[in-house]
Amino acid sequence: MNAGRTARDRARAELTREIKDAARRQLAVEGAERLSLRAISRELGMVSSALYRYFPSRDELLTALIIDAYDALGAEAEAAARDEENPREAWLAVCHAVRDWARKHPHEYSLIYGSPVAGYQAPESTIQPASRVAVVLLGLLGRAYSEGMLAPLDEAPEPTGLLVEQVATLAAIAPGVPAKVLIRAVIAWTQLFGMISFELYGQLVGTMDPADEFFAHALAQMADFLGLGGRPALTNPADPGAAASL
Amino acid sequence: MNAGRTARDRARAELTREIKDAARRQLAVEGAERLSLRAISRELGMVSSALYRYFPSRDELLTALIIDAYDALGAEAEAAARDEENPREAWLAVCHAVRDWARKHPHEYSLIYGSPVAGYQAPESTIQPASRVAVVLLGLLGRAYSEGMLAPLDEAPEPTGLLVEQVATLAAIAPGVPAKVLIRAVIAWTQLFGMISFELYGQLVGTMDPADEFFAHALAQMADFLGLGGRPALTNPADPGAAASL
DNA sequence: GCGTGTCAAGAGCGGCGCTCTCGATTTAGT
DNA sequence: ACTAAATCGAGAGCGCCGCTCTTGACACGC
Repeated sequence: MNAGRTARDRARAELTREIKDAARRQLAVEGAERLSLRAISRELGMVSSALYRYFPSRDELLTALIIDAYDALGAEAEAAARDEENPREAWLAVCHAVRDWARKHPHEYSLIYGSPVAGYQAPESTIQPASRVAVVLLGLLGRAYSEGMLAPLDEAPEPTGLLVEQVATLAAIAPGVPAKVLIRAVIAWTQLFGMISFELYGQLVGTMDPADEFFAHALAQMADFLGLGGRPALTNPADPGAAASL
Repeated sequence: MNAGRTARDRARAELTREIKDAARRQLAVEGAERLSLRAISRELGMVSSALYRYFPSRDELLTALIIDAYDALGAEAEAAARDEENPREAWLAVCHAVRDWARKHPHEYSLIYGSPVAGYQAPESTIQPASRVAVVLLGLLGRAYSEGMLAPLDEAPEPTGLLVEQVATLAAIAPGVPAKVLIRAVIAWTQLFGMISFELYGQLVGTMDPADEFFAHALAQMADFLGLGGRPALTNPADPGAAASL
């Protein structure tokens, strides 16, 4: 990378950033598929062909924007998780942070959670930033478990078949958390983003829009569904007395 | 409309249908934003400007495709609901039908449940077909209630504030169903489409993909969550003995 | 100081949505 | 049956778009 080593390098880094900024500005107004390299170059006072020195194609620029969006959302989620002590409150705060970010940046949200852009194939470099929100949520469950704040969920069914192995990959991120809870976490995760997408895309108009109260109500119910009661689970068969060990 | 009154009317109706068919074919291959009027006109062996005699703009053609997609999905859902006696089985069958249709027609699914197309503003004519799936699901709950197949959900919180009025609009479609259940129905509804979108858009890759087992497991848990146990609810305080009244 | 690599600029390719005009044909009213 | 109006496909053309290639100027490292 040799960041800023020569004048040329510095100019290049700055122009790259300016292109992305202009692209983000245009994205916020017009949406991803209206994003035009020619319009960006006009805004920057350069000729369109010069852009290709910095991004070899429109898709590459989109990829950069996608990664930035994932990172921005991930940072919001991580900050929200840090700001709350109680695991239930932290879970709710993260979900609210995701919704707030989505409402504030609808086109960037669509870019990463909406239908994929036309011929665009997401490269591998997007996988890791894409997982940040999920990692935060799973981490919260791990924290709740170690603090004895996870209710046992006796009535929930155990996963079977292929689900057993799939859940095992999640257990690596949230050690100790029972499989039943992890399954329900994925259910809550899909519910969260389904709810946000429906709100953003107008599917709730006429019923639950404005959705603030419904959103809060749904989050509370899904937290209960997860066993995140917010109070120490008096009987945690997996780790009795864990709450006292910290 | 004067359908088929003159030779010109008949030719016009047929060409309109052929244009939509070609558009749907192109949509299935390329996706909505790659849909090109010029490509359609090439496929039909006509000049691009002639298309504008049938659809005044690309957006109008998209609207027609959107309405057709909503109707196709709605028909699948209604058929699935008809084919099952037991309310729980019917609910599960409708959800599976939605997922199957989405997997079979991913671009049409994206057209109606994905991020909105660029400058496209959905006209009012899409609202009614858009509600068909939701109406089917709510209708099933009404049926389950009148048959005494809805568990009371004592532990679920009652809606408060604005939610009370919002739920009331749903109660008009599913008469008698308690507000608690209707709220949970919206939660299950958003979960369903969130799950399908995540599967289609690759968010489950690396964890729950392939998603068949997770999907079935999640549906079963959400049905329980709704109080759709599949067996008569022995104590239905709202309508005791309703199961015997039919 | 001089070759080398990098840069912005310009022209140009094919494709796009869309508009307008122009004859040909069909329809509808008398 | 004749004519005026409506509708039709075809064609040319407008301003966009992503992207490529070439050219000449500039800054860099030796």
